[in-house]
Amino acid sequence: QLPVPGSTLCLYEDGTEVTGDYFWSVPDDSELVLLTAGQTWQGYVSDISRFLSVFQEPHAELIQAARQLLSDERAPLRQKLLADLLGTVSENIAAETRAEDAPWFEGLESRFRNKSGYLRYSCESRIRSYLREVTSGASLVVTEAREEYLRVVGAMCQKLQAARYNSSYFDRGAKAGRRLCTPEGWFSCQGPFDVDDCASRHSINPYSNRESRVLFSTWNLDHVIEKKRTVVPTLAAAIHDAEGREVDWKYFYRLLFTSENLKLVHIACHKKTTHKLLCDPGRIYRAPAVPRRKRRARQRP
DNA sequence: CCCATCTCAACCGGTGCTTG
DNA sequence: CAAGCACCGGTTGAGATGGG
Repeated sequence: QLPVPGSTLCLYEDGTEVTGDYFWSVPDDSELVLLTAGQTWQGYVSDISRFLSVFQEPHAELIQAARQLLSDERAPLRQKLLADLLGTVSENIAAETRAEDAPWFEGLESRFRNKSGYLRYSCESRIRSYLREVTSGASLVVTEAREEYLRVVGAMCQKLQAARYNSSYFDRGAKAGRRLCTPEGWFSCQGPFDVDDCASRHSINPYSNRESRVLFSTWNLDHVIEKKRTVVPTLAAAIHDAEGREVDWKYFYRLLFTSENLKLVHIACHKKTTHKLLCDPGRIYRAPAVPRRKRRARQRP
């Protein structure tokens, strides 16, 4: 029923035109698309892109329709799909200030004026609470060593203040090496402490909408070598047993407060079991200064 | 007044020990 | 074997304090 001149046949999969010769070598059960003059087909990917574009450039009518459907919906699965769609279209990732995205700030104190500022604050509080726990570790050492313990904690505290409590980890505006997210604010789960990556590919953008912001607070900064079970007791013991050696507090600092030993994980990837990892015994004390000559002699025996 | 800092209370849930 | 409990892995939020 179609006009033969100008009509073409192509593969559904990738849009390759099927010419007379090629037709005979097309695999069995291939799906074909018949096009008339002026029509084009770029393959099934264009189909999916059209479908997905709904999420990226939603039309007002679509959102309205989804809201209407959701308000009457009783089936949990469809409720979730519709709610997820509405959540996605409510995202305003690019917006940064209260003026640009007021709903994002709902429930936050008025002093928070932009998203990065709030995220920095939330990271800072987490790190600060680690420091508090380290400080209270002073109770682990005997009274004679307590002063030295607090001196070491004091040194860490100064370094931490200089580093603004590593608040840049959550700040999408920070320099590349200092943040854990993309410049748009996407965080990816780094997977359980004993696994290299996240099998579920969890990701989140707390900058996108209020819901994501709230949900992000359930993500954890998980100490690979555990803070309370391992690092703090090891630090306390190191100070107690120093015998003149100098505790390498910067090593402990890295374990306690930096991404060298912290993994950002989705709550499902947060294993609360004992990690059974120990601090590196070779790094607890600073290597004693070795005279240059001796060092050279050791390199070339 | 705002900001940084600290303290306390509350919540979720896992581990491992004791006890009945 | 289950229940209870202390402790640990984390988080947030309210409120007090002190300084520029």
